[in-house]
Amino acid sequence: VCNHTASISLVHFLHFSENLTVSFIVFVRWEEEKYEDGVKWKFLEHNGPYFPPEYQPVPDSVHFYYNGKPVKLSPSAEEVALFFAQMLDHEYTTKKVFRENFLKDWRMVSMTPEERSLIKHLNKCDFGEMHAMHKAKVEARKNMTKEEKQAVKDANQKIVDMFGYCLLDHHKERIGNFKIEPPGLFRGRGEHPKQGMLKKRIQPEDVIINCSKGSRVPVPPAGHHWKELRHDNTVTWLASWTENVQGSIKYIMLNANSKLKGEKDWEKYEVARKLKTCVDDIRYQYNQDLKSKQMSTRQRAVALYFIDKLALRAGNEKEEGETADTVGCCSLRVEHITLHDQLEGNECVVEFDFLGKDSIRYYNKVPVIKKVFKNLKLFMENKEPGDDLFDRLNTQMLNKHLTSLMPGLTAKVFRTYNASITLQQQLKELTNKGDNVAEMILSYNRANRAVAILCNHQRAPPKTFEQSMANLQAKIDTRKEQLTLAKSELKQAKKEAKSKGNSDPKLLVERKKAAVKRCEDHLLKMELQATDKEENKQIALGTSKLNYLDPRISVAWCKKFGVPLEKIYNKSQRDKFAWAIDMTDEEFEF
DNA sequence: TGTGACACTTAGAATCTGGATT
DNA sequence: AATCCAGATTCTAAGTGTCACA
Repeated sequence: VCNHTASISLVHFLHFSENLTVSFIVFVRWEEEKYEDGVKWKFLEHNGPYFPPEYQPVPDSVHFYYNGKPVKLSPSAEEVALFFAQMLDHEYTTKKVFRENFLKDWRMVSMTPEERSLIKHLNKCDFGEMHAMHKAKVEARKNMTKEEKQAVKDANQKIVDMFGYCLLDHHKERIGNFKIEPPGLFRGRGEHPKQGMLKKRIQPEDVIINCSKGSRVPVPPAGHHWKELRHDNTVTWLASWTENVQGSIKYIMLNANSKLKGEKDWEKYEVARKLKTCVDDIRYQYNQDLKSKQMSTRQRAVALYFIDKLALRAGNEKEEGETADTVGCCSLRVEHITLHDQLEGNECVVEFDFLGKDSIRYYNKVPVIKKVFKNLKLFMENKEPGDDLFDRLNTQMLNKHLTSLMPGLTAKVFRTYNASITLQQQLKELTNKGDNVAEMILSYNRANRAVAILCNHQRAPPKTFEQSMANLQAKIDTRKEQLTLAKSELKQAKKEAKSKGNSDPKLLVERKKAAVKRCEDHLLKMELQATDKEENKQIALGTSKLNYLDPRISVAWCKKFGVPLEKIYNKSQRDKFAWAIDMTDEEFEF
């Protein structure tokens, strides 16, 4: 695939070099498309989303019991019952809200009137056999033969080939989520008021298709039709539907390694880099604003101070009772902070304790400057714990102000900026020139970890953590014994070499020396691994790596210190960051 | 000035996979 | 060949931020 100019150059080249033997490589670049404002593509063709298989009724041998008596459920009630039965091992099914929501939807949405009048209490329901059937199915799948597993894999691959790609401006692109979400029970995070509600099966009649006017229109499953066919090239989605639990819109979109997502990613980091050039002015500004006569300006300044210093999220307001009770900066309430004039040797300490995105707890004790502290005291005067801390501020006002300071600047840019600049600083601080690759990786992970801590990216400690830690320790111990052994063998060999003096034992000494060295290297590597693992127990590095750290920092660092890039980024991460890998040399500065 | 629809990024959990270990 | 486990991938919920409209 060549554009015109490239083709013409190639013809000239061949013409003038006909008497030469030449090898040449043609680099084919994506032809620069000129888009009007807001236009995301010129041509888009795809096969539509993949629909999950229809529900298969359970065999007659599997019973559901109500009040101890077997009850044959109608297909729709049975399908929903199975959703619950499959989750029986999960903590969700013990939660009051989950059970209530489930029972309500099960009865109202899926049961016949007769079933509804019979089945009224969840604790009289016995899903035991359905649960056992599900477990047996999982087990059977695990025990499939190699051939059967291969057959399943091939079938899945066929689905990916058919539905997993689209054609966007003459290039085949991978779609990120090409499957319609299957029905099931809604699993919110934290204390979600809607947990357990039925997520309905999506039909083609619910789905809007977006593609080019002149393209091959995706064919809906037999006997069905789409809700709507649309040709909107100002958006990037290929299909969408409205989900019934929260009423939000779900989209089918491209994979992160696509041009569309890559360019957006690049733009994001460029905005963050631009903030670097004016962050000092902005900090000076909000420091001044802390003394403003306007209450709303002072609140804005304090919020900005938190967002900048602590990398808090903006904190849009949310509809009460529709989602779990979580907050960000602008939506903080009085109950979420405690002020300490003195704490652990520091003055003016703010103690934060609140649930953020995904109901992850943010707990931090932070010394702040006096002006901020005094303002906070003022903001909290005569307020109840449940009142808004920043009652004169919302994210729209904050972002409007930020955009006036720098085009494209919003609250979230501070998170990106602070994350990336932290990585760069930490790498500079932690990397030692002479270190080997394993030590380099540990340094990188530590720098990455500093960012993850800043952004409060947590994870539940893996269930197998203690065990695998012990395993690793055991390995280290064995290796230590080996090392002792190898050392004593080396000593022995040296002794022999001295007493005999001929060349053979000398060779032996060299060999033993190498063995000791190997052992030491291996031991060091494992010990570093153990340190890394321990420090990582409750911290998730992935999120910051994928979303907050300018990949060019990592690429430059790898080049500078001779660390293979694949030690830092796996295959799909390298795909996602291909744009950065292409353009970055070791001198890059964020 | 507030509000809801919309489109997009960010997020941790669940599940899968393939290579190391037994 | 079987098993185990860590890392990779998938899944989809939960945020952010803009815009049109009243």
